[in-house]
Amino acid sequence: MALQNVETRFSGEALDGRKGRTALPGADEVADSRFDRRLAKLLYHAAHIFCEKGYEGASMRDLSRAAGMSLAGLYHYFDSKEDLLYLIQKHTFRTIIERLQERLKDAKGAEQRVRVFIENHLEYFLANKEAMKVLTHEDETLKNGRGAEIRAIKREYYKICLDLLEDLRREKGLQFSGRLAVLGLFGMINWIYTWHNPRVDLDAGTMAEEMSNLFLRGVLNPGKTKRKTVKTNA
Amino acid sequence: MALQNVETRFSGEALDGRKGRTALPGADEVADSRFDRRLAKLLYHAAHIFCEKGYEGASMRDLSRAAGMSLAGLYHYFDSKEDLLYLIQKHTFRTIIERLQERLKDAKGAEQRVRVFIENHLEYFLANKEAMKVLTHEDETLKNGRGAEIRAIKREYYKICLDLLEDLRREKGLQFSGRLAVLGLFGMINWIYTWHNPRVDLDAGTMAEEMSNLFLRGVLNPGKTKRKTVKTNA
DNA sequence: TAAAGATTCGAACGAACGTTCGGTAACCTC
DNA sequence: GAGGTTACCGAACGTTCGTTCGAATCTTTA
Repeated sequence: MALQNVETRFSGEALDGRKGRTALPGADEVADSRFDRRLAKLLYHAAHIFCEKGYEGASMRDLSRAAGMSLAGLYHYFDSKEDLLYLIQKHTFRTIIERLQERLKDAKGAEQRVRVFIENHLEYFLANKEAMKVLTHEDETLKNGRGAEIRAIKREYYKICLDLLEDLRREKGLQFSGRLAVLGLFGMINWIYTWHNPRVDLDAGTMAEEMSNLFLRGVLNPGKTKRKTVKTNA
Repeated sequence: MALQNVETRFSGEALDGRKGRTALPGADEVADSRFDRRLAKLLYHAAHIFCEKGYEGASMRDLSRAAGMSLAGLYHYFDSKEDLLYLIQKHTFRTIIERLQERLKDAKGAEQRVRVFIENHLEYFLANKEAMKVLTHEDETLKNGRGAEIRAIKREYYKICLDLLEDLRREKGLQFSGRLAVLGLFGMINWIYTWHNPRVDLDAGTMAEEMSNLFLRGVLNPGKTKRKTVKTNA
């Protein structure tokens, strides 16, 4: 059941330095060892289970069942349940940032670059719904070191978006709060996992275009709709 | 520790028919019985704990500790942990809808009515962050009957917003997808619990105004920014 | 003030949890 | 094909979980 593309999802840098393995295999060595491939499949199944039941609600026995491996056998591939969540989040975040930077290389103009950001996010989001839900829904679950590391990557991603929007503001001579714009945009595009239905809703590309239009018009146009708000007693 | 305003938060219809109690107390009877007030405090503490640790991650022993009541004593007030979540979600949703309908009574014009919707949502959201996070973060946790009931209220709230936006579309002669607009808006205003910091961010009223401007400009303005999206290989 | 009901508690239940341990089987290298 | 490493498993550990039960205490009513 769609396991053949797993290796392309969970592979590479997320698996470095695991369980005392050599972090940098020699050039002649196969990049994805047997160990890496098996771990990737486990991460894939774990993402699905965490997505469905939540991190706390999911049990290692659920994963053992889904992966067709004994409970004890799982611990050959990672240290703990918490480590499992960490690996999923780190790999997912790193991959989406990596792809974004690749795409931004040949995007000209501040507006177009914001569009690329939204399109990249939505495309990856809808193609990897489970992992992305785990990334966003469980973003306060990890504590201490692992949590700090994920939060640092999150800030990095936030910063990229903020810079793009401030470039846009500068280029067009606009006035808006960068923080509010970024977080409003993140809300729009991260909330999707709560409602998106592939049988009803548009595909990623079209949805990215629609959301980009909605957001960019809101940011680009002058505030002529501004009005005094209704005050009520507390 | 701020317990004196709890009664106004968790009271009224959420407590009807609990544990065989009379659903409709006589007019001469005090509306909030001793039982109701104690339950309201428990719901208040439970909301805080569910907010902090998540529904699955929180234990009844946590609640017992926070409420200063024995573990067994809790079960005098509700049937189960699941029931607890149900009561919190139902009361929170019902209250926000109730307040909205009150405010919409004297709001004229489609645009103003949308602004009232956003302002009501954000004001209640930021004043009751914990309960609102429990409402949005745990929206797939309840199953079967209780889950279906909450989902029905959610659809009701969604429908109110959709109608407001379609009124706006009609009044201004615009073209946009109502579904995408509603869900984009919900994303913006529900995502707030993940980042809002009262020491850094604006107050509810100002934030509602800013978000209303961002959203309404996006919806109201013609799609002159539309552009072909960049296609990439799969 | 005695009976009746509402409220609270300590103690325990069985089930499920994440993790570990010792051992067995498969695999790779020489 | 022997020896060492990798992969995997059954069984169990200690802990925590939600919930229950019978008794004790408080509150209200007659």
